[in-house]
Amino acid sequence: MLDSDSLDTRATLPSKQINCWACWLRNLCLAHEFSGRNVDTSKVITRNRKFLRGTHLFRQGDEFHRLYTLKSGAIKSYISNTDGTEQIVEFHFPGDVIGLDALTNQKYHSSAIALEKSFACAFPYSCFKGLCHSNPDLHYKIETQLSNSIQQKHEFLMILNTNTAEAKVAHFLCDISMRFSLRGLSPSDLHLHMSRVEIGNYLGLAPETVSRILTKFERKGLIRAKSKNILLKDFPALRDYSRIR
Amino acid sequence: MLDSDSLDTRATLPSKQINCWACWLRNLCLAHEFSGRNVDTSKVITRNRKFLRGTHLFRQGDEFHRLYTLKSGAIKSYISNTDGTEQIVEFHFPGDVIGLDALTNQKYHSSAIALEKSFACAFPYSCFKGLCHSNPDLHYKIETQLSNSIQQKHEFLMILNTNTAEAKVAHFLCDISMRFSLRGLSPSDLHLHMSRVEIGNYLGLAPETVSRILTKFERKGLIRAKSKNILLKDFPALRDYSRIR
DNA sequence: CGGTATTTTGACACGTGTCAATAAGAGTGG
DNA sequence: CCACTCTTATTGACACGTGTCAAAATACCG
Repeated sequence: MLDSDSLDTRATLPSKQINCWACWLRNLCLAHEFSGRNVDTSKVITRNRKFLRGTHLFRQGDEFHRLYTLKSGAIKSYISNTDGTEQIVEFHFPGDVIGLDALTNQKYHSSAIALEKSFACAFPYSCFKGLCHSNPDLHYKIETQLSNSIQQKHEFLMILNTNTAEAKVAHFLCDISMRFSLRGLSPSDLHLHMSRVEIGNYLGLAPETVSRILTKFERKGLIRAKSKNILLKDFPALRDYSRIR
Repeated sequence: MLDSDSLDTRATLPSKQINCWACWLRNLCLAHEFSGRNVDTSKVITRNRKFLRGTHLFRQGDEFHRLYTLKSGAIKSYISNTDGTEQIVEFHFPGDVIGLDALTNQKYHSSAIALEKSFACAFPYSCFKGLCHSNPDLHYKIETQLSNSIQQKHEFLMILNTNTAEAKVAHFLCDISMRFSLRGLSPSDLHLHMSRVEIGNYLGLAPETVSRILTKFERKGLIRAKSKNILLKDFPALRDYSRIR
């Protein structure tokens, strides 16, 4: 993984002992809310726990205790059927809060697994709940995130239901690009952490179709794809392919 | 609408002046939370506002003030593109809270329109917020609903991505059936309030495909379909077609 | 009852899935 | 560092499901 190294340097925190105030993700992070509120954060937050590629943060059905904020790396969330069918429901990048779909029950509703070496801060939901009691505004942070997540899923539904495979892939690339951009990573030089199979699963396409479309985009000069590294050469054109304005 | 009348009788409240305590939906309803909390509910809740078929509760982009609890009838929520493409994101039945995807911003994220004559109770989100301040547990009701909604969308995503048109339609019927059942309506004698076009839009299918599949199911003896009234004759078989267990 | 909208049915085309073969890449051990 | 193996990605050929277009039938509604 040559190119992922350079990304890692930017996405990984300089030190594991860094506190929330110095964390570059503090604006996105819920864990950060513990700081400066008379809470011994060291007892509440497990900072920068390491997850190697292929290890689970949690599994669907596990007891729900903790929420996670991803600090570096990439995570995929997926749900499984009783017959073993899996559906990827989200790719997470640094700053994302993971586990919010479990608030309903005592159990996690989805599984979360690291797509590459990742670091995440974990904090018990119960502690956060307690914190909310004395700081009611904190609830809105969660409610906003949840509501926002629903909005995104609505838009994703539109893309899946109304667009061709080409548009789906184009949208996927644009979406990743924008999310990377928001995190201070290059919006055009993408290191995709997921396989073609996973992209296909997420978009409801056969992996062969994903592959074919990527080569088609490359032939048209829209991208330059060498395995998981994808260079967006013509973002506007891609944006045109994905029909959301 | 012959058959819808019988449904209406069951789904409509006996009187518009009924208070929350007597409302048959009080267990599902968020508005009900105002009762017995030193709030003059009559000032906060607009009870049983009537929406004729084709009228909007609110439109995407409108100022977000109110949440709605549907008392009777049926509502569809949809989002629109700038190019006019619409995507139905939810069908609502009595007991559903409508508008929760707008918590993020000052504006509604989706539009809600009545599929038939419907009654809904409306209450300002700001009042609910205020109520939450003195009753922090109330937040969990909202958070639970939001989290639950995300779970449902995840499962829906799986159905759309992994299943054939037949399975999608079968799932749709089973889903409606179960939701009706939870509301005390017949789980086998469905009055669908939405058109084939709308079902197709929701499921990502052409209306012709929906129609063809319904007649196919009818030929196989699984259902009996006369326009919007659908009788489920073999629920287990339908459940088998939709591949979620 | 007539006029309009919706639904159904048919014929056909095309996009995407499936299957299979090849190529490229990643991981491992000597 | 190279050879070997296993996984993942690409490419091609083909089939099939579903969309599209058009026409007929039915339902809806004043």
